[in-house]
Amino acid sequence: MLDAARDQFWMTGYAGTSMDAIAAATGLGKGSLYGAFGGKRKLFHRVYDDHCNATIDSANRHLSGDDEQAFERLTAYLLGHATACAERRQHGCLVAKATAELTEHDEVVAARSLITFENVQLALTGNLEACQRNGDINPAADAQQLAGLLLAVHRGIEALGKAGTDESTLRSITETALAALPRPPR
Amino acid sequence: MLDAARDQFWMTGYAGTSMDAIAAATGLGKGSLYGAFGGKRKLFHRVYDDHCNATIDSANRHLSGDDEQAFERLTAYLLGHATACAERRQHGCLVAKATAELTEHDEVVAARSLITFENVQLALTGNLEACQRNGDINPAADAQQLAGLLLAVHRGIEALGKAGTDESTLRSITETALAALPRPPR
DNA sequence: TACGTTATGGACGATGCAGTCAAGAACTTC
DNA sequence: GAAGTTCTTGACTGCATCGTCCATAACGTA
Repeated sequence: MLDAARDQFWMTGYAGTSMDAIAAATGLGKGSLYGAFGGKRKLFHRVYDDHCNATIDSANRHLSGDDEQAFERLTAYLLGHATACAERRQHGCLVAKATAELTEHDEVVAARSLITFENVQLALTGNLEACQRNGDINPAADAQQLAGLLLAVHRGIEALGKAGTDESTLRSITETALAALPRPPR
Repeated sequence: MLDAARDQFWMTGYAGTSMDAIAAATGLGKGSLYGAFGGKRKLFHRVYDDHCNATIDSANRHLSGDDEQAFERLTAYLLGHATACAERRQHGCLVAKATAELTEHDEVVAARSLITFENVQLALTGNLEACQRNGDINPAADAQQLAGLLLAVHRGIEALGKAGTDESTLRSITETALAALPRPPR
């Protein structure tokens, strides 16, 4: 039910989505929506919270595991994102969209977006540390800084994909980023 | 005059900006706005076009010049962007915002965004080739691919800055990206 | 079944919006 | 300065939207 509301916001943004549209999409009456959530803004906050948690969970699920395959997981995570961005660019990422539209006028959204990015970076840091233990990344490098770089690339690919950059270019950027990570000295 | 309209769209997005607000901001009557531009959508396209051109010009101006200082210019361009993003007063913000909000429902905006990104990447490629001639970057590397990576980082920093990531973190990401560029063999 | 409580939903009011238009201002030309 | 032309303007229209309200349905309890 919240999924239908999320998809509406996802497609047409916050200001561009009417409560009537959400009522139609969810099959609920407007009175029920207002009774259950208190208003458009609060409904969005609820939807956004759930979505951010799902995003963080997804990053943790994809990036954590045994050290041996950490680099493969990292590669799969980033390449999968590049492909997903190119394929469903009609939607893109709700976090990116909401952050761009609402962050400067809505403290709740701004805070939630920041926390989400920080948690994705944490998942990346944990993965990179596993890569270092496994000998795929130079252990002298600062894993947190590298994770920051990969997070920026991740968000950048999102932005480029939304503009219509084709999949092969997005994948090439991802591979270039992975190739630029510092290798351990031989 | 168009600057005032641009600032309105920049602040509150396309759907969130009323023509009355633009009339108030520009000091023009609504009739004049409609007479001069034909409607809200067309006015936005005009504003967006000018802004995209300014963004491309800015990239070219900052990144082109003699080979000797190419790497310094690249560093200054990216670090300047990181700082500007943290202060949330950057021109590129409108491109990110408009792309996120309108790209899937407005092919004019989508096309213009893509062209803008491609031109910024071109400016980056030219700069990196100068860096290669000057011995700051490995000449065996593919300058265009590296430029794609830097463009993604550039857009990613934009997105992170919007969420409220602090300036030192954004600058650190930029420095990590620059440090990851392949150096020439000694 | 009878009764109290809660959930539902669509009609409704108030407001805000994009876009129009006719009256008048400003400017040009002779 | 008069006549003609273009620009400017803000009140106005019709429609979309947010949020409310109340009649009604569903549910729980005894």
